[in-house]
Amino acid sequence: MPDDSPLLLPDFYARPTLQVARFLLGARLVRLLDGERLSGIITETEAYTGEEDLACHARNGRTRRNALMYGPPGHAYVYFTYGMHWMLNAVSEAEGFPAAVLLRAIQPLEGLATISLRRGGGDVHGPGKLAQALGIDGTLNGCDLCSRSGGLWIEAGEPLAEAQVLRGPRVGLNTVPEPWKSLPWRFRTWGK
DNA sequence: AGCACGATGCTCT
DNA sequence: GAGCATCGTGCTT
Repeated sequence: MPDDSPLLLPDFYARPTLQVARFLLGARLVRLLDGERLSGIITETEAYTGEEDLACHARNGRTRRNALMYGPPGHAYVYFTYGMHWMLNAVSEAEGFPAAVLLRAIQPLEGLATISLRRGGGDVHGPGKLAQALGIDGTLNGCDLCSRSGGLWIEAGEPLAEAQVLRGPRVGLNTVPEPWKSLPWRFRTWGK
C-alpha cells in the first residue's frame, strides 16, 4: 500500500481560493473507511470565496452551518443539501476569511470495488456522488485534511499542465445574480 | 443526448 | 415557509 505521498499542508490552502481550486486538480483525495484505503485523483473543483461572492454560503455572514469556512485552512467543510446529499469542501485562505473549494469529482484509484459498490455501479462525477462513494457525511465536518488521523486527507499528485485545465461557470447557481453566476470559477481536467 | 421533475430534510429569513 | 453548491428516472427528440 503506497503511503509515501506527501500530505498537502496548511500553506497550500492558505492562499487565494482560485489558486487552491486550480492546484487541487491532480491531487489525491484519500479516505480510510472501515480500514480500507479509498482514493482518487481530483478532477473537478469550484471556488467559493468571501462574503461578496453571492454564490458563497458566507454571502449573508457567519451562520452555524458555514462557521467552518471562517476557520483555519486545510480543514473539511461538509454540509447537507437537497435533503439527501453531502458536499465536501476544503477550507481555503487565512483563518477569519470565509472561503472553500468544493470537490466535485474524482477519478477512482484505490478501493475500486468498494467505490463501485457504494455507487451502485455509477460514476463519481458530481459532488453528491463523490461523498457517497467515499462514505463522507457530517461527522467529517471540521476534519483536518492535513493529517492522516481523521480518516480523510489530501496528498500531493502529479502537477497538471495548464493545457489540461478547463475553466467554466460554477454549476447549480440558478438564482444567483450576475456576475457571480457566470464567473469561470469551476476547474476541470480529463475531458468532459 | 437532453430536459423536466420529484425526492427529501436541513438551514436560515 | 422558501430555497437549496444534487441525483436518478422517465420521457421527448
